[in-house]
Amino acid sequence: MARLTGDAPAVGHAQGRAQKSAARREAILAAALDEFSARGFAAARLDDVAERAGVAKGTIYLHFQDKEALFQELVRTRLGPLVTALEQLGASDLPIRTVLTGFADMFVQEIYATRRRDLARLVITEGARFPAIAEFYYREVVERAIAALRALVERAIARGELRHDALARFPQLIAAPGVVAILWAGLFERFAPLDVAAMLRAHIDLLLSEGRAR
Amino acid sequence: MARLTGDAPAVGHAQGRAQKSAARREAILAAALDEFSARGFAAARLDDVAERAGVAKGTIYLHFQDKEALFQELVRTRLGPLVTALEQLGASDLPIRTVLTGFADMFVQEIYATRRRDLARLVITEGARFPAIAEFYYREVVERAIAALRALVERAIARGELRHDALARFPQLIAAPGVVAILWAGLFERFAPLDVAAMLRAHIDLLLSEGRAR
Amino acid sequence: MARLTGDAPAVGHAQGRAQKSAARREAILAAALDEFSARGFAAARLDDVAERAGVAKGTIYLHFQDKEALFQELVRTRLGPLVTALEQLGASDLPIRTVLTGFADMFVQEIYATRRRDLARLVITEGARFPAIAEFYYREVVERAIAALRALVERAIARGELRHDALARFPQLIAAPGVVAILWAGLFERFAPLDVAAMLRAHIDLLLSEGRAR
Amino acid sequence: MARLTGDAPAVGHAQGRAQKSAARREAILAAALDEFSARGFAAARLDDVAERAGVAKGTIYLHFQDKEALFQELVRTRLGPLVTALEQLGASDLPIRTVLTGFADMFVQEIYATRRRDLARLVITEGARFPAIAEFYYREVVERAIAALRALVERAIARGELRHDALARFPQLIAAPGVVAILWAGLFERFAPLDVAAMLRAHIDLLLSEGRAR
DNA sequence: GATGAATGAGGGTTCATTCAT
DNA sequence: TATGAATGAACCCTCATTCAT
Repeated sequence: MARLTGDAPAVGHAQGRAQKSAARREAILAAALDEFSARGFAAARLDDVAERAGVAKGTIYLHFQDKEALFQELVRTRLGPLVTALEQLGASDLPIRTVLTGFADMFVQEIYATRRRDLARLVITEGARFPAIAEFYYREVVERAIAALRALVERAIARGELRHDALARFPQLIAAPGVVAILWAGLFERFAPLDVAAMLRAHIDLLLSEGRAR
Repeated sequence: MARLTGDAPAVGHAQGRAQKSAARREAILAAALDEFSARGFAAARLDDVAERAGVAKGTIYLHFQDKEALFQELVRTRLGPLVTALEQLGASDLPIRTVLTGFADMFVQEIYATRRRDLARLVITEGARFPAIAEFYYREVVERAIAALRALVERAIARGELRHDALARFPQLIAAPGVVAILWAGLFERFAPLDVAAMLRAHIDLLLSEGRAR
Repeated sequence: MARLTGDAPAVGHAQGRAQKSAARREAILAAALDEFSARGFAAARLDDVAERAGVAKGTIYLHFQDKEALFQELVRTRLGPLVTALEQLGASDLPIRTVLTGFADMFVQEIYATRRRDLARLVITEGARFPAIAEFYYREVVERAIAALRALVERAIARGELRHDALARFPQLIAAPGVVAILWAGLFERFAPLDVAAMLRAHIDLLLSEGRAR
Repeated sequence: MARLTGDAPAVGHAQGRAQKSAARREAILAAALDEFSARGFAAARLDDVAERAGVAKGTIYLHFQDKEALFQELVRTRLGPLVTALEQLGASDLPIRTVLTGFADMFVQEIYATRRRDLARLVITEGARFPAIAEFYYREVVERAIAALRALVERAIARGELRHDALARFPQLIAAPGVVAILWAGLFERFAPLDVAAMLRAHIDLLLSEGRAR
């Protein structure tokens, strides 16, 4: 069964069966993300997913083996593509400040401002209970992201843009504010909104400038 | 497995009713932390909590109104005390590097190496579904921690220990690696262990030294 | 596994529509027998029947009204023909021992060693839940078989081949070991294989010879 | 948990918890036999079992692991005890006609006229799908019954009560009419009632007297 | 006719909560 | 106060049947 048709399905009553099927599959994934985000994986009800997607309950099982497979597929199809973009950006020869600023912009626009933010939070909050998801996410996202960041940092050090190797040893320190931003949105936004773009800029400044007075 | 009974009442045949009751309450809380950590709030079963605590299922309801109240009480009694220590440390007049290093040590020893790490992860992973818990945590932990960190940073700026105000505007940047450490342990430890103490030291170095070459 | 297609239409590209349709119908019946035998009527899935028959699920409904009608048709088309042969054998004037031995041979070769054994077991095991099937089976098989056996026994008594009328009053006693053989195969074969042909010969000996010493 | 209390539970409002629990367990077993007999194992609904037993659906799961375990327990507790009686009868030194007549009476009174008839039919009709049940039934009932019958027949031969060894080689031939009687009741009773006691007497006559004229 | 995606009622099982003992 | 058997609502998943293509 072709899942990613590539060609955008024709819109309207002229859709073929394959297009309709793919559209339903997408609707189910979108609805599942909504429900999983709102209630958590365990508490989300497939009844609600089906209703939100506008399909019957049984239809979900035509596209996904079970509830867990639905979650996995969500992660796989939504988060996989991201890393490629990140790797390309990281492979460039631009100054590190430019690259990090690009990362921050991409994070804000492609993750933080989109449904991917909820999905990322889901991975963070549910991943421990789903070894397959944690592993996929580690192999496909985290590991590659860390490698790309490390290479970037090492190039910057070689060029003299950075003085010490803390970021090369722990590239997690570069990404940590992104993680915090995602969690903050879900937990504390209503108490204290966070200007994420500004925080990331401040973070880049910190990483790249002298933090201590003479 | 050693149960974290906190200040558990002395065990023995000489306990009064009140002591016994308090001990049971503590046992239930400890068992609940185990089960919630292992399976998540929704999937944890009170049957298992009761068995682990060595009490009957009904006994849980003598001490806590329902499953959610049990979770709230866990957060309230276990995380509240921490912040006081943090505030005291933050209020000192020591050099900021000394204070941050103290924070890091305290984090590693009092949180990361203890059951509180699991509890903190629970708050992070389940908080969005429990507004009361998110609010308690924000008011009692996050807000106070942020205020303490901000005061600390501002004193450091005033003293000339820090050059710019990024950390004063976003004290989250100081704590972000701690959050990442807690999550990493649950998600990716088996793929790539993380030397948390080293990462926190590296982070402090970054925050406090010149990051960029001349 | 050889599908019992009975008088299946010739296979080949020259088949007309009618032949193809009849072939599909036969394939469905054969597949249904496989699945019903293996899992029982209630637990058998039409999905599996369709797959085994090499047709789409919907096609089953072009040939049979519903799952139950499929079962009925199976019994009707597969077991009906048998009795005619049995009646002919029973109507002969040969000595009763010859006729009973003929029955036994026919049972072993035409039922016990074929798919009809499974079908007979299905009737026995599922018949109680399908009044229409029980009735068809009674009218078309059991009643006629009993009548034929009774006539046979009465002729034998009239000729002096048999002394008392037990078998005339209860022809079931003649057939009982056949029933046991069919059930034994499904239930206990793996614990204790049964030599059915030998058992039937022994049974005929018992029925026709002196059982008690003087 | 003690299941077979031995002591008959006190009747009335003074029953203890254990008695009440045992009574519920029995009620569930009785209700399950009703429903399984009426609809077959697969089609029987635990909802109906619970309602018939006067308990909530969940209560079934306090006493039995799942639907299949309920069926197994039914067979185990209801059919196990029977064989002991049969073995004792078979071990006697009475004339074989007396013993077989005793078997027939016991069969009619203790099985055919009771709920055990339905249970026996269930084993016959569902056993093939439940290997554990078929095995239990073979080991605990069939194997022992066959051994007892064979010993009985061999004693009769040694004493000169029987002339040939057909029944020693295939003791199934002794029991076959009982199997047929059980099945007939479920399948054809409404078309042609069967006088089972008379049939069994006729069968014994056949086995023990001369079947063929001089 | 043939297909197979879609439907949705139905049922086994779980588990938070209650309450008689 | 403590127990744990009982409850019953809730939910995942299956599968006979339908129908647009």
